[in-house]
Amino acid sequence: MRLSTRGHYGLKAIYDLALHYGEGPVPISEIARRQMISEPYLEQLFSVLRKAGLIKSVRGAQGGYLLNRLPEEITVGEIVRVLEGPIAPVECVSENVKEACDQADACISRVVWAKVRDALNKVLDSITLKDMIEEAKKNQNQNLMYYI
Amino acid sequence: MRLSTRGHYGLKAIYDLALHYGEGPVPISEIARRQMISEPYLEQLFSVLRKAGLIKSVRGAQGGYLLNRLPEEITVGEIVRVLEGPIAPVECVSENVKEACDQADACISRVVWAKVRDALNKVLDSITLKDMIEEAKKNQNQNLMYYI
DNA sequence: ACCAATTCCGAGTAAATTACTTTACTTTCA
DNA sequence: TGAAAGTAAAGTAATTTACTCGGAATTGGT
Repeated sequence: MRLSTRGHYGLKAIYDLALHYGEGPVPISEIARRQMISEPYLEQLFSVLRKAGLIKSVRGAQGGYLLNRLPEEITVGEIVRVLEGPIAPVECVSENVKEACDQADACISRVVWAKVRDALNKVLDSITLKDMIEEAKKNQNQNLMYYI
Repeated sequence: MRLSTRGHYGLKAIYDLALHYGEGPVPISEIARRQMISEPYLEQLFSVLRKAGLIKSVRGAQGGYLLNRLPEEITVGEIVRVLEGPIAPVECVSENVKEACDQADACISRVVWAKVRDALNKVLDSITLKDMIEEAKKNQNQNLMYYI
């Protein structure tokens, strides 16, 4: 029940973009360095995120990537779905698989996986990049208190 | 964000055992046939489930496997955790990984994955084998209505 | 006592997936 | 015009998955 590095790195990277929202294009090399991700690998991920419309790119020198929407308009669920495919613990409850499985009698387990899928989608879709930024600020304040 | 076949097959097989609760030991060959799972592969899974105390075995002729507890005392969460390891979308929020990750600044994503983990555990632990049996009965009644 | 049905155990393996790297472009700013 | 960037497609090593295989141990029935 693990995410691959695609969703893991992808969220970190796009969150980094959200932190620099409004500051113009951020080159992949910077994000890769800050988030400790292989630069050419991150290129691949950003290519997918760009095609999905979550981020946009500026080519050439002084270019880079930017969020294509406000941080409060991008959810973790969207990012994960774009990079990892539809969220489904087993294939037969995936949104893009329409045909029922041929073992109807055994498929009470399908109901279980559908519940898991729904719970997963619900929590992932409830968190936006803005939420994450605010959470980070809150934690930062807590840390400051330790130094007073 | 997929389960491996271990959790998928494991739940089907142990649910099959729950359906035959109170009828004496059920041989692996029967379950494998009914649930369309490779018999030697299922042996492996049952070995793990037995060592975890969820099921017990009777060796020799007329032997087989049985639930080691009442169907209402076994949750889907336990089965999945035993077969797939601790439920955690990324390693750093796994219950058995204690050390914090070394990129403290970037780890706001950790909060996200911890929320996902908790949501997942909550839904999986809320469903027992008995719940599944009752759900199946309910669905069967619905099907009967179509034939009236 | 023996045989067949069963679990138990460890090792082996082919295919798929993952997490990259590599190479070769194209675009744009200064 | 050259360096800094994104774009694209192919290649690859390591890991994981989903098994298979062989055989030993156990037990009920005849």
